[in-house]
Amino acid sequence: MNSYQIDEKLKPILNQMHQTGVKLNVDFLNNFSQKIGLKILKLESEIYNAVGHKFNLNSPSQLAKVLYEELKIKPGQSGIKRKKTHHSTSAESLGKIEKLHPSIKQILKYRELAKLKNTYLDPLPKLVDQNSRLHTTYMVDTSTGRLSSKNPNLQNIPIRTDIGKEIRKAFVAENGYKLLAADYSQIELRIAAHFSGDKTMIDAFKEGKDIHRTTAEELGVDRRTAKTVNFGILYGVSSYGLSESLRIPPEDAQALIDKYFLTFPKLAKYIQETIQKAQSNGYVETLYGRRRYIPELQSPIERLRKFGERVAINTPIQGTAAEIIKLAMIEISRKVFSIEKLVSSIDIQNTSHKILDTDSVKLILQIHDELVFEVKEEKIKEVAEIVRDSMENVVKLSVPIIVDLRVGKNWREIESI
DNA sequence: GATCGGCGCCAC
DNA sequence: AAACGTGGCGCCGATC
Ligand SMILES: Nc1nc2c(ncn2[C@H]2C[C@H](O)[C@@H](COP(=O)(O)OP(=O)(O)OP(=O)(O)O)O2)c(=O)[nH]1
Ligand SMILES: [Mn+2]
Ligand SMILES: [Mn+2]
Repeated sequence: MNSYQIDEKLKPILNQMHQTGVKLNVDFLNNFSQKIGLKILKLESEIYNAVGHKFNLNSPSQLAKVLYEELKIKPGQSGIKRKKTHHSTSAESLGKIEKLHPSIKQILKYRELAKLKNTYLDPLPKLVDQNSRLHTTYMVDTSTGRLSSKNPNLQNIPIRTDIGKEIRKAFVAENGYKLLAADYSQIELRIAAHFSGDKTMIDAFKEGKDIHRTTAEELGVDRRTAKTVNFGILYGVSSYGLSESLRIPPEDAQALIDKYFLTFPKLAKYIQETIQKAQSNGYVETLYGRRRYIPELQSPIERLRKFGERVAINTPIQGTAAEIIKLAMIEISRKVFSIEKLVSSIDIQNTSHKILDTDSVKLILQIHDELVFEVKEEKIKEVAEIVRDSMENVVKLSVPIIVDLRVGKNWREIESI
């Protein structure tokens, strides 16, 4: 099986997922939107009061004028980047000047709430069908082989903040069903361990270690930030970039990068070898032979060449992760289908708890390394077993592949099993 | 009214 | 001058 054949077998499954859709609690989202809407109005008027006049808060250009001209906040002094048109008003930049004016904290809060309302709370209810189900379209056309999801994108539903995460409560199972969510553990780190053969990292995974957690504890940050560190370093983050995301001096960031590659020495070697091979071939390859050509490697412009090198490292790993989950989707659908066929051929009443069929288990979402199923409550145990076994064993690497399974009535309140 | 680049931000 | 990678989408301001 090569990457092309994988995608061909996947297509009918993606079509089925599109047709099935996911059930949305529309009333919940509408209520939530009203509440957030009131908070937004309040913040707006407080901000206009604080700066002395109204303006369009959604316009970065107008906001930059207010902050950096009227309020005379010195962007250069605070290390705020100049964009093409004006100085940046990104959350990262505003964070640096938060203490210089009382309105800035409120602007950040406004941005957070407006984002949730305009991107999720208001658009999603408008897109449901008569059965309150939402039908995203999955595409297979990204440069690494990952899927993408659009109209609406259901691969970027908030999870980081408590308030954002509430939105996941709106993704619910039908009556008599539960959601089963299965997410690969540290997936791209495992693939990096496999490709590089780094003994330290391989042993860590064989011992069941959680490298994201270890990084989090060492740095005193949350686990999501630790992912940014671990993947950032693996994929070529600069000391400057790392210093920005951790809010530490570049020297300290460089020390972290050095330590990372001292801890995992063969990772550094693998990176160099992969870049060299990409330069001589002109392309890189995933585990199942998907190729990505990287013309940037030949560019006379250093910035582009460096970008090409990072692409050369990232693509085989991210692309292989995509292939693994695609194979799992194919395998799971094959198993459910063959059990269903077996059952109908021997004409058993479909009541035994041992029996599965396409009405008992529906694959409804794919979020890069996570699958979400809607499963008849009485079949959760059997389905969970098949899902775990398929996802963990459909591909064999030199490290174990582990899946984290959770069950619940909605996508927010799911408990590990 | 549609389209586009820029900015910004959500997720993995 | 840049400064982990992969996406989709909302809003603004310019343009047609
Ligand atoms: N380059 C890069 N890749 C990322 C980033 N965040 C996530 N990914 C990729 C690599 C991850 O292995 C993969 C799946 O994301 P997850 O959020 O599930 O994290 P991961 O599986 O590593 O850890 P987990 O044990 O599931 O919490 O997506 C990031 O910030 N940068
Ligand atoms: Mn994961
Ligand atoms: Mn995940």
